[in-house]
Amino acid sequence: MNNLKRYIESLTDLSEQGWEVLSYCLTERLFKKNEILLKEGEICNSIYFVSSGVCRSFYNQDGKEINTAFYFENEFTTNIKSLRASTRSEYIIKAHEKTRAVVIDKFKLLDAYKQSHQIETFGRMVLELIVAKQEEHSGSFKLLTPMERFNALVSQHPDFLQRVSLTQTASYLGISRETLSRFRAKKK
Amino acid sequence: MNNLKRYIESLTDLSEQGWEVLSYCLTERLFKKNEILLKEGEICNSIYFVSSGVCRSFYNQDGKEINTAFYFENEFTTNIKSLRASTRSEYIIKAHEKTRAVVIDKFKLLDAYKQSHQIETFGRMVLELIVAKQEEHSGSFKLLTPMERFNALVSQHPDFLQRVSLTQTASYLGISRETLSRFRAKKK
DNA sequence: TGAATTTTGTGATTTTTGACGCAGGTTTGT
DNA sequence: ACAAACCTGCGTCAAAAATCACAAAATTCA
Repeated sequence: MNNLKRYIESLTDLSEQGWEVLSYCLTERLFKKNEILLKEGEICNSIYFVSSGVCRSFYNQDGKEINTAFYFENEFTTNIKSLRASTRSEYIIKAHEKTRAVVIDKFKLLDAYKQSHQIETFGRMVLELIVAKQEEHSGSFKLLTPMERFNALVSQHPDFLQRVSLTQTASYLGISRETLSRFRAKKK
Repeated sequence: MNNLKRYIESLTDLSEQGWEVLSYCLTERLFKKNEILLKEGEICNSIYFVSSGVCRSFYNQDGKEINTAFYFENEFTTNIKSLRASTRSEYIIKAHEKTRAVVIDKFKLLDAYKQSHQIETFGRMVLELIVAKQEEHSGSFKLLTPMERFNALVSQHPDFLQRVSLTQTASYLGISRETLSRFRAKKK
């Protein structure tokens, strides 16, 4: 919980009252490795803040899992599309390691928005962070070759490969496991 | 202007007062074909609502233009990263046809947020629309083959190819001009 | 309108990446 | 501790796409 509080404070002003109002929307939860935060087909009613651990979001394409993102400590994850329109989620969010997360309840949060301008600002900020992350990843597909994409990932996230297997990383980068293996071999 | 008002009303509640407050943030502008909305290196201080026409956003990679998105009627465009952090924009937004746009001033909007909860909700909504659009395009790179990507585009946006040249479309889809030309030939 | 520029179509060639199979190593769970 | 599942590396092969080259068509603009 304190993790989240500190994190918010580093980004935007939040008074004690603001925090108190926000607190009503929050629950802390522990997820075991491979436990599911959001099922496929489920309506997403929460935003998750990863306090510790890693989560993974992925599509299930007839048995094949295609990773769309990894969320490490101090990152927010949710399915915006499902969250805002109350539609069924097309993808899954799962704990990739044992994960501690703060669950932000959507309905309580919408109420809190009405009570506090600061919280509404916080809500916008979370969205902005999600957009920025996505924009970056999305851009990398057009601007960079697969190999450059891989290099960019390791230079920005040196611990990524320590925590995420080659196979999973390949799926995230949109290339085959073998191709990634070759890049890494060549690199040295 | 009325275009925007109707569009907002179709998505969220907006009282007459709310609209009045929002109006102070708005300016209508006409852009000639190829006129620039946001320069590279410039700090983005506006959100644009395209009333008519099309805009294109792209990176300039040593002379080569790489398209990241096209914005048609009733779509919002901006550079979120630059907008929120006041950093220099890494990409360019340009009118791809003669375009009529409503310019939403960032600073006035931030003020308006404080005055009206409805406007803050509107701000969140704009962000959500931008995320959803990006998420979709981004996902298409991992989930679909280039050819499927092309087919998805024409089925979702039948008029895309009428308004955007093959070369520009290819850059948007992240494939070479020649490959796209072949896909199209094969298709029908 | 007519020249210049940009866009498009197609063929030949090369490069890149994916698919498959298999063997050895590591991790997981009971 | 042991079996099962999973991950990794390496080879060959095939498929997909990029690149190059050039001609034809369309668009722009003075």
